[in-house]
Amino acid sequence: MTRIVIVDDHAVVRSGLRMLLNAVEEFDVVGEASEGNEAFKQVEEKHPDVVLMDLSMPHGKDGLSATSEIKKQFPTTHILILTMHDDEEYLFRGIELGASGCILKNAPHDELMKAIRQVAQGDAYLYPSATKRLMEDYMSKMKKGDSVDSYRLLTDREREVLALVAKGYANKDIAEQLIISVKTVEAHKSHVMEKLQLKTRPELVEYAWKKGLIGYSK
Amino acid sequence: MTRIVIVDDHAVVRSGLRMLLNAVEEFDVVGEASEGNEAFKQVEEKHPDVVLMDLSMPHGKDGLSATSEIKKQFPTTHILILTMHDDEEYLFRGIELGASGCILKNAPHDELMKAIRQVAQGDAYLYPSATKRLMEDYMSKMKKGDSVDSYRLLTDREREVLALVAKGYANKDIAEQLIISVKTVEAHKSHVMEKLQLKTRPELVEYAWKKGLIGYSK
DNA sequence: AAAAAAATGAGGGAATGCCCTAATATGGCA
DNA sequence: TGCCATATTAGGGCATTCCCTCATTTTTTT
Repeated sequence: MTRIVIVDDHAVVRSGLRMLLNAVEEFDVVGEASEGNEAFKQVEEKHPDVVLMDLSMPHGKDGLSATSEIKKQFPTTHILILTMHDDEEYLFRGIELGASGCILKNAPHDELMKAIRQVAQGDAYLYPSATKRLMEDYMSKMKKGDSVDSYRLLTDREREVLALVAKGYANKDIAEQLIISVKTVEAHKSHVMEKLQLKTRPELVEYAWKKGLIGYSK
Repeated sequence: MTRIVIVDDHAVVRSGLRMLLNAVEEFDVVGEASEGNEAFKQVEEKHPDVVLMDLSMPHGKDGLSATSEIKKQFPTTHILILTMHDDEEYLFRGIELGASGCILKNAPHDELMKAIRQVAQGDAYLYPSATKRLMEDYMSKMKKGDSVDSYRLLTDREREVLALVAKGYANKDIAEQLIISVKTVEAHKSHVMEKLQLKTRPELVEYAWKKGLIGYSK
């Protein structure tokens, strides 16, 4: 019997998953949470085998932090990330923080079951397109002789600047917020563009959004 | 027996709703669709009483267009919009296009059931906070002596410009895309700012995102 | 310790954005 | 029909911002 806790901010998604999984004998949904703090409490109480974790939760603690804290406190709990889009950036950060895998929310049911079984056994799971990308990326890095662990292409500072750029702030405003000079902001920005091989502002914005760097909660 | 078609791009949400609703005798989920075109086909074939429609569907036809077309062809079909956030802009457009109501995806189950029953009977349904906002807005409009039908604050052109601004395009690029002069773009932009009482670019970006004017699919 | 990468910043020319003004269409309403 | 409000279009001029090249200090990696 695989004991499962579901973490997602949408009640519909939670009950959908609950019913879906409880219909299978081997699965037992023992708890739900709508945000990170609640998620931690649930894990503390229920000691599940697997946590299905959505990353984008506007209210309360976000999924990445929750993942990190749960793994720190309960290293044997396997966390499967639920994601809407197939974005590497988010994915790799999640895996760094200790998640066992990642599956798309719109994956077929049997694929979801398979993923849960896999992570419950302590294996990793990645949805097919991510696996493919991972391999391509790995190979291209190897060819170039780069070190493989440089997935987190951007530095924290660069990510910070990029997020603000994508939100529409002028370089001047970004400089003020980060308490650095405009020139430095410009430098970070151009480094980002160089690294990502992007040439225009809209491309930056799109990248930032797709990778989940933003997140207007409301 | 209320016959229902579910339209949402996430398989998990679809099966969640299906199981949830089929557990109640009076409801019968007769079809599902992951995007607008498929939704129309389902309505054509199944002639449901109610369509649960998600608006944000990255692939295929979007929810607003689908709502409009379904209501045009099958005026007796009641459409209940499923939304993630409580954003007026989207909501009011949906209602203009013929939707009978709108409910948040994370609403409690019994609230969802209630909403479906209500729209199935031909009544309107709005989630409480929207109703509240609607009334406040209505009253403030009345006080100012404005005509009440001025919800669609922005014109199509303005919305178009705003979306591109939020995506990070320079006015020059927007001008090229829309085949108008830079000056015109600037005018639209400043009109938008005036209407929305926004003063900075980041505020514009945030507004555009929250109201769902954007939507990077991927 | 040496080398690479990250973070910070400057100067100057080109590009962009913003404010004020305004012509032409469009649509409802008296 | 004629008028008023709004939408869409656009020019001129000035301030700001952005981008490119180059340079220094700090941190990380080897």
